[in-house]
Amino acid sequence: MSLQNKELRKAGLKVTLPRLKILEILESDQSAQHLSADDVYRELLAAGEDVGLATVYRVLTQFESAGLVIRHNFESGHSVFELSTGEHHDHMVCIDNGEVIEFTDQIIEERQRKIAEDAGYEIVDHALTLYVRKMVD
Amino acid sequence: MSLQNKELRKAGLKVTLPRLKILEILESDQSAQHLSADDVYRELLAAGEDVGLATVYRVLTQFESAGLVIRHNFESGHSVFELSTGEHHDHMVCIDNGEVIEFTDQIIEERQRKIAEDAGYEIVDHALTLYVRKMVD
DNA sequence: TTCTATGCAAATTATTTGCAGCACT
DNA sequence: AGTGCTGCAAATAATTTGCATAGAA
Repeated sequence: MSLQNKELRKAGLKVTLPRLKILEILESDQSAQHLSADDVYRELLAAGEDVGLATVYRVLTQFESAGLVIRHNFESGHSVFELSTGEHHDHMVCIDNGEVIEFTDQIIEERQRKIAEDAGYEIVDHALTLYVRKMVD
Repeated sequence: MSLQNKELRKAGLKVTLPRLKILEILESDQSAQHLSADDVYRELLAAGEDVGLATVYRVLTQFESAGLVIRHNFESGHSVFELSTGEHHDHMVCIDNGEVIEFTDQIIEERQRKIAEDAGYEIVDHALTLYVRKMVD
């Protein structure tokens, strides 16, 4: 039984071809690791698979509920998905080429907690995205 | 000549009723100060003004280009707008009641700059949003 | 009169849902 | 037979655009 197979079962999802394929695509995307539903859909078509875009959305949403993937809403008007590694991280998005770099910083994390606490709140989630450009000089 | 009047002219926009009204609505919203296009539209209707939703979007977009307002994309599926104060700040959004609290933290700002710099990038913009809940215990 | 601004409807884009058929138990 | 899963088309939701008209300079 493959690894993907286990992940799906663990998430309480029946192992089906669309789900396996979509999981594979998410896992194989080493570079940008942040794909839109349409990106995934096009990769499926390119691989000769016959799945509908609606199924891609359904599967990605199920994966999100299952905690397998994380959905981000960068300021681009559409969602992007990445495989959840379990470890939290923030993002740096290059506005020139769309490249996404992940990072975490303990000092920032700690400050956030303190700011919320001082205001009488506890943090449920947070999103920090830096929109950056390669330095020239 | 009113204050709004000046702001519009300074932005190179002709002073028209929809623009004035929309600016007023943004300014008068002391509490939440983060309105969606539809919120603004409904306030206009409630005030008896006859403007189309399309105009609201056009005006808000123009205001954004002019630097008068800032558009945010919290994870809600639609944009919200706030009057630009000139000073940068981040947001804490209460997931229970939607309340928005603004804050800034120099330590976080500085860390961000350093993280980007270390990676060879300069920050063009950034967005930090904490999704929080009121503490109980 | 010339150029900008606006309302309304139609078009787009991203995403979701209804439904009939197929697959697996 | 029953329940879950899928494709396709239709439905939504947010936002944008085309166009003919109304207004201001």
